Order: sequence, then C-alpha cells, then structure tokens
Amino acid sequence: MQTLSTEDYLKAIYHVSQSSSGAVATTSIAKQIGAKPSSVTDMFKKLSDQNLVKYQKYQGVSLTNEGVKTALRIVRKHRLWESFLVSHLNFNWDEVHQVAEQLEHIQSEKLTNELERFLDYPTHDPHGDPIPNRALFMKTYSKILLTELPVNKVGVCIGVKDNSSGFLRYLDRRQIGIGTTLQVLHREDFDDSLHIQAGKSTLMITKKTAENIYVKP
Amino acid sequence: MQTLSTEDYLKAIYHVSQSSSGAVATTSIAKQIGAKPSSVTDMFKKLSDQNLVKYQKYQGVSLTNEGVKTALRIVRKHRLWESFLVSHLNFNWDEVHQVAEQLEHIQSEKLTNELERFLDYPTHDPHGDPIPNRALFMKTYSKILLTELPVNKVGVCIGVKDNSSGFLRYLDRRQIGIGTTLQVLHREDFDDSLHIQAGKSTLMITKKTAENIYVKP
DNA sequence: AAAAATGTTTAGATTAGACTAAATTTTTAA
DNA sequence: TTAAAAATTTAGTCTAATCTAAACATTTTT
Repeated sequence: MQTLSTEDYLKAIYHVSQSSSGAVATTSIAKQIGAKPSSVTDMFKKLSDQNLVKYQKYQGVSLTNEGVKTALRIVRKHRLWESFLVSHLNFNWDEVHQVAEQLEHIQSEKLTNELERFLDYPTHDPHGDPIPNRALFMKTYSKILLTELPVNKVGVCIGVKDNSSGFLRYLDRRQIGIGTTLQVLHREDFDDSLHIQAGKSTLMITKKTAENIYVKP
Repeated sequence: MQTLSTEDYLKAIYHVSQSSSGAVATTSIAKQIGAKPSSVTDMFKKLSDQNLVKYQKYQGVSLTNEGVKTALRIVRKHRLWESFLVSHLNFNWDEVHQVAEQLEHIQSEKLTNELERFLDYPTHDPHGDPIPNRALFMKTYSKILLTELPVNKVGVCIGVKDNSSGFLRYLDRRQIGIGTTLQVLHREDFDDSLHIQAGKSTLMITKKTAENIYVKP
C-alpha cells in the first residue's frame, strides 16, 4: 500500500517515461512534482527499496512491472473521476484536473469498478486520453498532430497535448472539443498559421495551437 | 485550510460532543481516533492555536463556532458521499463508511455542491443521519429508541445508533432498514425481548437490538 | 481527608517527506 | 581532452504527526 506522495511520484514517472525514451531523470520529476531534485533522489531510493522502480545513481529511474501497474491503477482512477465530473457534475474539461488529483488517491477497488460501470465503461476521458480497464489495459489509437494533417483531409479532434486551463478554455471559446470535425483549408507559408474548418465555422489558428491538438484522420 | 489529521480530530470532537454534554475529554477522542492520549493533547494544542477549539489543560476541549463549521463541512461531505455510494454505486449501508472516510477530505466546494444537486438535495444519509445543507443547517427530527415505543404503536425506522458492519448486516438479514414500519407486539418481562412486526414479517429481537434502532412514532 | 486509581500532560524519540548547502558526477563546450 | 556548466547526490535540518515513559492533576474510594 502506497502513501499519497509515492503515488504522485509513480504517476509522474509514468507520464514522463511515456513522453520520452530511456530512463527518467531526477530533474524532470522535480519539475513535474514541484519539488527539489534532492527530495526526488530521496524518493527514488524509497521506491527502489519497494521494487517499484529500478534506480541507478546518476542514471535516473525506470518503472518495474509492479511500478507500472501501480501507476496505471492511479491513472485509471484519475481518468474515471474526470469523466464522472464532466458527465454528471457539470464540470468543464479545464476544471477537472485539480479535483481528480485528489480523487485518484481514494483506495477502494469496489468504488473504482462501480464507478466504471456507472459510467458505462468509458474508454477515454474528457481530454481524449485512454482509460485503463480493470485489467489495466487501454487502447491507444493512432493519432497525429493537427500540424501533420494533410491539407483538405478531414480529421476528428480526439485529444490535446497541452492540458492547461488556459489552452482548454481557448479551445472552448473557439468551439473546438473532443469529437469536433477538423479540416485544414490552407496552410500559410509565411508564419505556418492554419485556416481550418472546425465543425460549421471557419477560423484561423496559429502553429502553436495546431501542434497541441491531436486528430484521427 | 486543514490537514487530513486535523479534520479527523474536529469530526471526532464534533461527534463525541453530540452524544454527551460538557467538554470533550482527551481519552474519548483517543478512543475514537485510535491514537494515544498524549497525541491527542498535542493536537488539542494545535487546534486551539487555530481557534478551532477552546482548550483548558486537564479540562478537555469544546469546538468554537469556526470549529463547528469546519466539522459540519466534513460531516456534510461524508454523508453526501455515503448517499451516492448507496444510491448509484451499489454499495450496502454497511460498506460505505470506510470509503466515505476518505472521500470526506476531498477539497472542492463545487464538487460537494454539484454532488448534492446530482443526488437531488437529500436530507438524510443511508443510516438515517441528517445531511447538513450548503448553509450547514440540518433538520434533526425527533426520534426515539425502539425500546421506548409503546406496545402496539406503529413507528418507522429512521436510523440506527450502532453503525458497525455487524449490526447493519444483522438488520439486513432481518429485513429491517430505513423506512421499515415497526410495531411492538409484545414486550417479554422476563428478558426484555420484543416481539415485533417488521414490515410484513413478525420476529423476535433482543433488548440490545431494540436500543440501537431509532424510530419516528 | 488521605490513598489509590484514573486521566492528562510533558519530555524526548521516531518517521516520512521536504528543504538548503555543499560535494560529487556527468555532460557539454572550448 | 580539459575546463566549465549542468545535473545529481549527500549531509544535515525542519515540521507534522505519532509514540513511550515518566510526571503531574483530578477523581474516586476507603
């Protein structure tokens, strides 16, 4: 059984290891968690003692099988709770993260599984991220960034890379969300901005925006 | 903003002060929390520094107005979550406590209020205890113990005094729950056992059982 | 009203988790 | 390939929450 803090570290290690290859560095976790590198080193040792990570001095950590499982159990809870908050409690997709960060630590298998049933076994959360099922398996379908979508091809928005409130609220204002049909009408060579069709409206977005939106072609 | 532990203490002090008059003794909280009296003394000092309790050495504590409010906010969350677990997640009334003990610490006003709305503003939890509303006000209607119900008078079960799993499961087996109509058919002088009508069936219960069931005449 | 029992507090130790400052190792750049 | 920069670890400190053992206060009993 884990403490709040070890769970946070495992989740952070999991996320960082997903978005980069090789061992996970001390500083990257320090940034993610908001702690000093020295604190991270301490925790790496503790996690290593529990066989949740493999740790070599100065070389960073990688999750063991047990570590991955523990991380996925937390990710599962986090994403189920986010789904619940949006679908039944009138939360917006930019408001759920903070609360789900707390709810993900609740320990009760029955609660998690019943919540999943209540939500009718959702496969993705409100940001388009896949939800691990009871066996901790999740379908990650192939997705590309909007910047990589060929001009005039149609795609569907299935997620975002940047999950910050600011970005999510910006997308809301532009009426772009999960499931919105997107089509690149024209790519401006000068500044890489895009003219796109989003649902029924036409609008212009910057390169920076486009490279934070995932689409399924 | 409180820590997990201070919240637990405030809730314990609230509950003990409800079921007895005068200041709350160190040992009673130690028992409730499952800590040593010396730890309780330490915490009393901390809570006193925060003006959540009035504390006098050797004389126990009593909650300040601010302390009562904080305690009621936790009670509110606890009972709302218990209601949710029973009404939507297939929990039995004897299974909810443990999980609600964790959920009651989640900090989000919006979450609490939306949960209340989702449940359609319940006034009582699955054990018959009143749920404080947004203004922390709750209706505590007059209730008596089943032992005090006059023979042949009809009452409705509205709660229990003993909330242990054992007792709740026993009542389930006897098909007694919140809302069950109860009537004392005969009181046995010899051992104070009661012959009662519970819903559609007749059964015999001991004095000990009867004095843990609340009824509204 | 004194003695005994019970309840409460103090003093000092422990653990998890975090920190700062200094030392060490690895990586990068000249 | 050495010097400088960056990353990482170590050593020592701090705080919250707990504990044990001993001291002290209150209550109960004789």
